[in-house]
Amino acid sequence: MSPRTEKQYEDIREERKIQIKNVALEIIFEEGFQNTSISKIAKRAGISKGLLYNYYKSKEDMIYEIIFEGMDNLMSIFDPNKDGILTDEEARFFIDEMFNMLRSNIKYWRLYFSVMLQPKVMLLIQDRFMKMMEPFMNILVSYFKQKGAENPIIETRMVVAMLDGFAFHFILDPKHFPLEEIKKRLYEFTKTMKP
Amino acid sequence: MSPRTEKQYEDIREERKIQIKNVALEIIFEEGFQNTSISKIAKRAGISKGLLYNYYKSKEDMIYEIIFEGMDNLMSIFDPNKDGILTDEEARFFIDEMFNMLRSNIKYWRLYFSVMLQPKVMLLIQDRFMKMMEPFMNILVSYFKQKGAENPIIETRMVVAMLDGFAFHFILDPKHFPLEEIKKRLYEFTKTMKP
Amino acid sequence: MSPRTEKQYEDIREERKIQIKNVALEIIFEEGFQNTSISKIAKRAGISKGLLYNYYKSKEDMIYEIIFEGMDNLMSIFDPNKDGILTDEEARFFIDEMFNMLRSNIKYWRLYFSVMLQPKVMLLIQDRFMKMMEPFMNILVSYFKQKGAENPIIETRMVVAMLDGFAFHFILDPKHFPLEEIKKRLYEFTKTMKP
Amino acid sequence: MSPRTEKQYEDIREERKIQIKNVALEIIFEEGFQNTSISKIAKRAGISKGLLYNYYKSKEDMIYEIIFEGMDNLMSIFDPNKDGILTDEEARFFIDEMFNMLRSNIKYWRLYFSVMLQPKVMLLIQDRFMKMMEPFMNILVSYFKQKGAENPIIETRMVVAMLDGFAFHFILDPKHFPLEEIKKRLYEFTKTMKP
DNA sequence: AATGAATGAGCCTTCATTCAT
DNA sequence: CATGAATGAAGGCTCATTCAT
Repeated sequence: MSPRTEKQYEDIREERKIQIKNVALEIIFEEGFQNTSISKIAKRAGISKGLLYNYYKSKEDMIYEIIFEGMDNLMSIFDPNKDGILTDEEARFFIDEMFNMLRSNIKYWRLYFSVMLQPKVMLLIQDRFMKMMEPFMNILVSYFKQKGAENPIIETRMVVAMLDGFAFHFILDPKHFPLEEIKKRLYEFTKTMKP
Repeated sequence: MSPRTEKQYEDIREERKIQIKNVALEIIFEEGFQNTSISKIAKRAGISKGLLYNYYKSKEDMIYEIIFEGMDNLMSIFDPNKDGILTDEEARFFIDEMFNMLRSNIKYWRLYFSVMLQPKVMLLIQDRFMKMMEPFMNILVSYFKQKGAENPIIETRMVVAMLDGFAFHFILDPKHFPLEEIKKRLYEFTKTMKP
Repeated sequence: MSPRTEKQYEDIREERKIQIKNVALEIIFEEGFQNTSISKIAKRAGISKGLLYNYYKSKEDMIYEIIFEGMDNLMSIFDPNKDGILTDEEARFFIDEMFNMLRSNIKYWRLYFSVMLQPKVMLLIQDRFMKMMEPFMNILVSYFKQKGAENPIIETRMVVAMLDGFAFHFILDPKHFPLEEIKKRLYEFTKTMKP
Repeated sequence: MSPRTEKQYEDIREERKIQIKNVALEIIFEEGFQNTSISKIAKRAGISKGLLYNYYKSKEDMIYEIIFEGMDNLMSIFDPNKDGILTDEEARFFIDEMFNMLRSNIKYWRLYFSVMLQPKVMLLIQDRFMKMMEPFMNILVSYFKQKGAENPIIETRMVVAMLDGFAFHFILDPKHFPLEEIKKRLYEFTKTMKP
């Protein structure tokens, strides 16, 4: 019953923010980015609109935080050794994890794509986004180089495009997406990348 | 003194509709689907908001027309023989054309992706969209079957995902996209699809 | 095939106007005064909006013409002898005719009431309206005076209010209105007005 | 510094709603239902258009609330004993009160008539309206039956039509309406309803 | 830390009216 | 006489954001 310590306040604050983010993702998923209002988020989160602005200084701010947090999560599963080298096994692990993430975070990915398609938002995000992606890309390039690919950069592009494409298809219609078959098919790239 | 002939009215309408569609795509490209308002379109097209509703009965209506017209265009370049069979040569032709379309219709593609991400819109579009895609998909399935692919449906999915992925990357940053290299890399699929 | 005479043009004009008025009444009845637009009227009448303005200089103008024409019709059935005196028989005839009119002109009456409830319109109509009603009222006053009513003016007011009330109820729900019974009940006033 | 209590918020809301309703009625009275816009209401009430939607979820919603509240008020003065029987004295009391209401609520009555004439609105209101009117009508029917009327239902219809007619005339021109004389004349019905 | 009333700019849409043809 | 494209003002409504409490 003693007054809360600063740490406790911080924890409460952090929990609230997470809760708000989850609610936001849920509504964006259900109704689309365009139809998601601050009011709805606040109402479903069980707090007042005013309080929401206590946690995020604007709607944009909130969206950005959600986006970057999601990216951080994605990155964290990649290259678990942090040694900058990707073994075939790690690649397969990555494919698995990638789809796990897709499956458990459909809501996030829908938002991710929506936001990417807003040019002005993109400008703001791009820098940070690129910095995040760089090590990811570099590792893939190395991986394909080591596999003897003729043009490792193009190969990387292809893989990333494919992954984004799958993600896109998956979020549009998760029920009919042949997850397992696609995964198996992708494994082959870890064996036979070099034609 | 006599009223315009029916033909004249038709011409005026046709021209205006094209003009409006172009302006709409331009703004959607520049500012994102979400930030594109009827006001902006009318202002940039140099017409009154009211007139816009003389041509499209709602904003949704306008978007649909643009979307489906774009799809028709895309479909029309595919399988030029209309024989339902895709030769390797036709496949390469398709890849070329596909990227030509991407390059000359970036604006359209941004809209395409944006619209796909709107849950409510999707419901309305999905049916018609699926019907349009079906023959396209079937041809690809046949193509991969004939090439001896183990699972032609998955193979088709992969190609389509990849193409969507490329399209997505391309519209996000057309300047840095290695169009020619990617194209060349894709040609290889027409030779060695069977692993 | 010779060019039309001025008279012929006038006739065509008059016919057109009547047709337009009928269409207007129909739509106002179906959709309410508020939701009746010039466009709808023109379309259903099979003419262009522009032409409509050739016949009526404004929407208001058209409404007024419809209203006053309807009033003229009503007045014309009243006191057929034009002798300023109302016999009991004439009174019964009037009651009959009144309801016939209601029945065959529901559309008109709905408009009549709607217009009456627009204060600004009322101001414009009131003068002409009152002049039209005056002889009608005077005859009723005489009628009740002759019948020995204590306060013939009040009696007249009552009758007119009742008639308006019936008209109102009738246009709201013509199917369930007990026309015949009400008529019979009203006949009694021509016998026993004096309590 | 602490937020307002729930009671305080409730009070603010209640006051605002009343204020909005009054302003709405005033403008509808002055300009007619058709010419009354949300903008005008908000401007005259000295609030923003947006705030109005904080209190009523649509213009229709607002109108309904005003209409039904008015009806409740009207009903509440009728048959004060709530015993379902109307004595002559109560009938006279009702006549008095009815005209008091007319006088003090002209604005409401204009709205009432206007709304009744809107076909689409009527459909929505009709059910609730009829349910409200039923006991009122039943009591009148009993009253006339007990008075020995030949056809109590028709008699009730007549009275109601007359009252509506008076109301209609009164709101059109309250200054010249002979309220007292009409009232006196109506009292006679409570004595001599049986012809 | 917390509330929700209040704002104001902007949204999509409608419509009486004008006008070149 | 006749057309319908075009306008512009207004309509109902939404929403991110602010602020007194």
